Amino acid sequence: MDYPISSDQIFLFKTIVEKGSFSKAAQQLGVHVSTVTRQIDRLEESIGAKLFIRSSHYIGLTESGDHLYRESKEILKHLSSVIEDIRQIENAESGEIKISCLPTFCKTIIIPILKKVKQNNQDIQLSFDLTERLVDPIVERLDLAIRIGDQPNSTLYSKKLGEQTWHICASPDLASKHRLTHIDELENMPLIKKYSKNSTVCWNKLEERNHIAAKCDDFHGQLMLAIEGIGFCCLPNWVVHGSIQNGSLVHVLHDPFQRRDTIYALRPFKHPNAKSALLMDEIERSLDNVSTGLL
Amino acid sequence: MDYPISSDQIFLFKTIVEKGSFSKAAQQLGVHVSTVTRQIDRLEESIGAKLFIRSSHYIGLTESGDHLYRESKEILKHLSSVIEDIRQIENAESGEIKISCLPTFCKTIIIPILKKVKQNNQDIQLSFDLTERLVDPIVERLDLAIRIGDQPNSTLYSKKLGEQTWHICASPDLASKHRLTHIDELENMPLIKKYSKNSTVCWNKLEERNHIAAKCDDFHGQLMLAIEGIGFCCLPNWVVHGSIQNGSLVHVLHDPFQRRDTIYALRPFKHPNAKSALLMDEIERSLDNVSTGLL
DNA sequence: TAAAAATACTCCATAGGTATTTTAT
DNA sequence: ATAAAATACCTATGGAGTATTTTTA
Repeated sequence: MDYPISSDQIFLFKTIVEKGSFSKAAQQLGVHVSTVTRQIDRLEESIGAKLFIRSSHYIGLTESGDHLYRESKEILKHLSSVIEDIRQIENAESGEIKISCLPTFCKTIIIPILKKVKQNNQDIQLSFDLTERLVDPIVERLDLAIRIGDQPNSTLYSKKLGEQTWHICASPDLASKHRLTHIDELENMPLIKKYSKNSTVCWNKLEERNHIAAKCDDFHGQLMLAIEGIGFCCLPNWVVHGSIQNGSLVHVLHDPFQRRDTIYALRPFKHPNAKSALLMDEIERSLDNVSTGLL
Repeated sequence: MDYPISSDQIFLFKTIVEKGSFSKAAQQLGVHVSTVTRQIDRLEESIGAKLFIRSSHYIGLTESGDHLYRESKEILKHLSSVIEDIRQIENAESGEIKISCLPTFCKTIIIPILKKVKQNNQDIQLSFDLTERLVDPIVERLDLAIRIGDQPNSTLYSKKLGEQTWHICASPDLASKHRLTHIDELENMPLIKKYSKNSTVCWNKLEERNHIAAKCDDFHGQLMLAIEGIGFCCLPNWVVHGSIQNGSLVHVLHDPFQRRDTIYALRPFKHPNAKSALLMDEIERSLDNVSTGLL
């Protein structure tokens, strides 16, 4: 596996031409003169043409050498610009970030962040994959996948962004009408349930001995039902936080099961690129806000 | 001495992208899969960015990888076009040939050849260095230097193109007036001599006991004097040949000293490029004509 | 389980280092 | 005599080869 012309040799060649001597080029590049001679010999052999007319005191380019010199400048410029481009791409806090997360997480956490990030950097774009299924960031070529709860071992790298806790909430009207102080008092209260068979999320089977006011298979839908005063909801901290802040919902009781799940960002590489790192930082900060707001 | 990005690796990288798998690329290039993995690892490390998102069943390009792929096509195309260009230059029976020779040799041998060569190839150009001094083909970056007589050892490569012999000639008038058959009969004949102190060329001191009709420091000048009937000349075969052919000069006697000098073409490289080889062949053929015409 | 990629380990080619020779001014 | 380049020789690095392990479909 060797390409007939190596960039090392071209670089060496160019240096010789510009320094005007083998020994000066050797000095410049910190190699021995013998290395220079041999590399040029090999280059000449692999190209199949003499590049230098040389004696121990004169060095000149042949017609072929002259051509190679002119082109080598272009080639080396192209090569280093590619490296430079890639450095830019890796360090850019801009460009597209492909991310997978729950639809509600996107709407309640990431989109508000995006708005904030955009203020500092107009060039950042987010592409969302909002399917509920656990997509593979490698296959889908995603930068980040947000996951909640312990993750199966995989080759992905994960970073903890925050913790998910559960909270029983209601609209201000409903809450002030009943003024619950203990979990048992929830009996006969209207509850909003996640719509799926045998689902343990939200009420964790607690709802079985209660009145179900509404079912919805979407966290955001449940949130809206609760805000409308339809019933009590039991939803994650990051779902209810905003509504509690703006007063459309009040916190009634803490989670009777004390559930805590870690919220992870999974990424395909050990070293996230700059824009992914930026976004992860912002999500983390936002979730931290959520947690402290609901202590 | 290593340039941060090697053309081998770029080529391998491009092959992987186009084949869509490490193992297929390995097969295509006739290398082991382990080599592929390691080279890509090194490439990624030296560039400082992941290029592939890979698991054992999926391979995808990162943003950086995608950029490198697009550029690598250009770079490799550029590299191979440079090699192709150089092949062309080396094999071209066209372009410039820089040559050093005696002014008279240029005028009488090479220019007529050039006319002939030009008929087949319009693109060939000759640049002449007609100084009498023995220039160094290396320093002057010449393709060929024509030299007559044994050459001092040097790093140059030489090819015998023909032999120089000497011939006593005169204009048809003068020759028919005297009808010489032996060298001794030249006494008291008008001779044309080379104009330089103690010069042994031409008459080789034979002229010292003769009448000097004219002196000229240039072979071509001597030739013209002889054609004008001023006197007898003793000039090299390649100088007089053309004039004998067209009847403006007649051959009188062979060289009394039987001098024979080899005519060489010196070149800086063992392998002459195509156009130099072409020219050497033509000169050789021309000198062969000269010799057989004067047997 | 099968196929792809990564890894561990050995061995050898070869690149570079050192010293010497050649070449030319 | 000096300075540059080429060469010869040696050593050690780092490359490929082989075998094994890991990963995922």
